[in-house]
Amino acid sequence: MEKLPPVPDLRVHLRELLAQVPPGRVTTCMELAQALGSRQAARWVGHFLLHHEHNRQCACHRVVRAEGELGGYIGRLEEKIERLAAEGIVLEQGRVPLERFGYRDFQTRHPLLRLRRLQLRLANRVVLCPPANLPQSLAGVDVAYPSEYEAVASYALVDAQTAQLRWSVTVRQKIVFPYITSFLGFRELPVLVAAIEQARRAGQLAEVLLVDGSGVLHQRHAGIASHLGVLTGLTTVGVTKKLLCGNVDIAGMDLGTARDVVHEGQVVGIALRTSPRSKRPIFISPGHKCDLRFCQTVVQMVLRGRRLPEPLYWADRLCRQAAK
DNA sequence: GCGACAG
DNA sequence: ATCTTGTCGC
Repeated sequence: MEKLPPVPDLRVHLRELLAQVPPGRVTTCMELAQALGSRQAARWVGHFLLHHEHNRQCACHRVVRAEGELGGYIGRLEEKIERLAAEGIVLEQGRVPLERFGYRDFQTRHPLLRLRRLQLRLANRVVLCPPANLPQSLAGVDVAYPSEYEAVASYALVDAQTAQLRWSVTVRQKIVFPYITSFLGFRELPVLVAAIEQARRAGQLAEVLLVDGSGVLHQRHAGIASHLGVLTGLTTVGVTKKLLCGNVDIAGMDLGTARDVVHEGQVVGIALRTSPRSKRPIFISPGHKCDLRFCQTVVQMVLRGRRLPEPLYWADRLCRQAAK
């Protein structure tokens, strides 16, 4: 098992960026996200600014909306206006003129850019050849959140023939890395690896692991299922309920049928209609040491009328229960 | 109207 | 993912 790379504490990085905005200047969530290294982080930046530990020294009143509208504030909005005015910022029709007051010269090491590069290197190590045989055991892994600071991961082992639940384990951990689209692995991998280690110690490691998240169906072909596969050396399959990226026509799909998901000219996954009750398909992609055809076959081996394959249904149920 | 889109 | 109530259908 390979070691997990250390992940940056984005809260610390964001506080440092915020401290760089001088009095009398403003920035936006998107600018801050870009300084962190990814526009995808803008939503988390906004969330952080509305929920962080705020004090009088904090410069979060200097963050406004993209077009200069005032936006929200962790305290009274009146106070935000007062503090900006005290720094000499004059509003024009309720907006801060960004061409005059916008600040962009951040000193930053772009932590998310580094993680993106890490994903690119990881994608080069993904193996997309199918195993020689179909598995006799399959496990599913999923994560739930009892609070903002804790994660619970469940591993559910299932018999490949009967699709019956055979064994499970659930672990709880503190969590630091936020949810940012396309960086899911850096958030959930530590808990997932802990659950898988428990399974290995108990001699209950499955031949194939289904992961609640994408595999190579990812902006950089490095979704959490691929990341987990390369890290552990296990055969992994990515399964999601929503499409992360790429295109596929899901109109009028019949039960049991599949359609290709195409991303930048490549078939990176399939949409599969799995349940008679739901018209919405699930999206399957290879994580590691398998191909698309194998993925579809193993998922179909353990479908029992629900939208999710049994290992993921159980993993989802167990960690959600434990998170209550 | 347009872009984004996993958990 | 989580927060939440009832509601529609098999």
